[in-house]
Amino acid sequence: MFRIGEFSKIAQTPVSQLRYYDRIGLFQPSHIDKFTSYRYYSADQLPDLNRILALKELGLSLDQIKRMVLDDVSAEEIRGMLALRKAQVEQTLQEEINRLRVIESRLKQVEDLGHLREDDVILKSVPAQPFYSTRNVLPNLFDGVGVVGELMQLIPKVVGQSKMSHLTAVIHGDAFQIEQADVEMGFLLNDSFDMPLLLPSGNEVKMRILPAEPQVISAVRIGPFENGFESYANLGRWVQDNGFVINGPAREVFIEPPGPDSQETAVCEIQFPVMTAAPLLAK
Amino acid sequence: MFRIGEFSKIAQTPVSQLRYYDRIGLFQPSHIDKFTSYRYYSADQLPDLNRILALKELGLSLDQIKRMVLDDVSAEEIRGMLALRKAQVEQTLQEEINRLRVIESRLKQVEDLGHLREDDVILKSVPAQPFYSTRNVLPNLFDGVGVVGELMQLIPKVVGQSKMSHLTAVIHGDAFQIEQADVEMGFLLNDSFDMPLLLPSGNEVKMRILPAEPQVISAVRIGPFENGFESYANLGRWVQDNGFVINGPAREVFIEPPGPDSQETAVCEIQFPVMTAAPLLAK
DNA sequence: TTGCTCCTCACGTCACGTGAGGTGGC
DNA sequence: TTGCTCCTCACGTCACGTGAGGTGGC
Repeated sequence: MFRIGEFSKIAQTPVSQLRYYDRIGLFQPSHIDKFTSYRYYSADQLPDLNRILALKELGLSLDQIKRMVLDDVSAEEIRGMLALRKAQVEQTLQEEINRLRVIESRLKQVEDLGHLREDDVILKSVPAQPFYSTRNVLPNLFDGVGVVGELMQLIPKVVGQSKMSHLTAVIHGDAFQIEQADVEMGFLLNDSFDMPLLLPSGNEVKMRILPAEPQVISAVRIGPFENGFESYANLGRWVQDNGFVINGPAREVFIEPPGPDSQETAVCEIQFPVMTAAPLLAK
Repeated sequence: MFRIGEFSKIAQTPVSQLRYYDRIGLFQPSHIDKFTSYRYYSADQLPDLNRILALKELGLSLDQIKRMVLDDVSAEEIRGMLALRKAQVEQTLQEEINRLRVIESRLKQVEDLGHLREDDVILKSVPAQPFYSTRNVLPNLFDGVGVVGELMQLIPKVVGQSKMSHLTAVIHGDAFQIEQADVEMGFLLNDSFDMPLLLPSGNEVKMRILPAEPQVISAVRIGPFENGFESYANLGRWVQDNGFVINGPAREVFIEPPGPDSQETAVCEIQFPVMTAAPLLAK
């Protein structure tokens, strides 16, 4: 019989860990002195502990391990737990590989520029949402301003403020093209609103469901339209550096719409749907 | 200005997380109502939050992020943090790849056998330790018993109980060979003891330092010598399955030495130094 | 007035590590 | 007797999530 200190040396396991396993009932000393409460472990308990440590190495939780070593669970159930765990490990592996790529590109940035670029590109997902909009090919992007004015004036009256979410543009053509731009403008809605609306300019506003996107990259532009060029450049670079490809039309969501005579306070989120360029984990 | 709920939707960030970031001073609302304590966020705070989320994606701690966004740290320091983080990610990547291998081999076990084999092989490290021992080529392994008896009788008298650790054998020849085995037997010591000792059988006991091994695989055998065959088989299989190679002579450490006339209660840890067979992470 | 949103504690999570304050064993 | 080992709480960790109990705003 060994006292906890010696057993801890033999098993290469911290004393605090042995005490903890005792407390949660995962692995208990073969004998406890009634008067001193000293824990005594026997040598033949070592395989039991090693079994626990081996399962822990796989990344199973102590609760799962407790089930596996104390209850007698079926082979089928063990298979299930391992299969689940395998899937988890595969996923974190993917994530870590990705993370490594991003860190490397950031490191390169710091080494080249002497600081981190202010790009703030993040990856997120967006849900499907009703979009009450009109689509046009604009000779010049700046021609959109008039339409936006009409939309901001009229739509609240027909739809009602409470149903409305953000002013949004979907850029169907090449996002970097300024002339003859194919742009869909309107409002995201919190709720369906099926009635079409004819604008004074002759454009028709209709509802459709803007599909969900599981992966979009997002950057924020503050101020007038021209400030967006840098954001676009950053997004493009991010896509390159991190092994993604663009996978659908860009969206511009106005968190803070431009004022009637000033664009300075406008805040706009630029989103590009993306997908991973290639399987990241070789088989 | 947005209340916390709406800002949380825009930023795709849980309310509880925003409150938490406020509390730890990482990201605070641009205005807090004096009377209601309502938090108000402005649209142009979004890039700040996104920057924080982007750094979090790299796996940096909130403390590190706080330093990077609030204090102005030098490029050199940022480079250091990223380089450190890169090393960490590379390491966990290695570990996960390993883990995946082990899980897969365990899954296969369950599918083939209908249960987990009782192998309990674990990977650990052992420190360097003085070894007071005698080395012989034994015509038959069982001839070792006599020498062990002498060692157990005489060494405590010369060295003193307090300095002694476990009875141990190092198997220099092929571990699976029973005849003409080249075996070194003796006691691990807690402290140096340089004086040689001559046994009645004519063998000389001397001290040397048994080197540290950063990676050994370990299995435990209970009972007599013959029970060890299964442990050896398990160790061999483990080495195969998990992409290691054996890297030095096996050690048998007696946690519980065999009794004078019974081997049933003996508990022995079998250790094989190993190294990874090939670089696991392709560049 | 009702329902919605917000607030502040306080506690739980997971697997221990780290004292503080006290006792047993040689 | 001294120093070593052990004991039991209790609290901290990290980044939040989850109520409980209460209030503000339309």
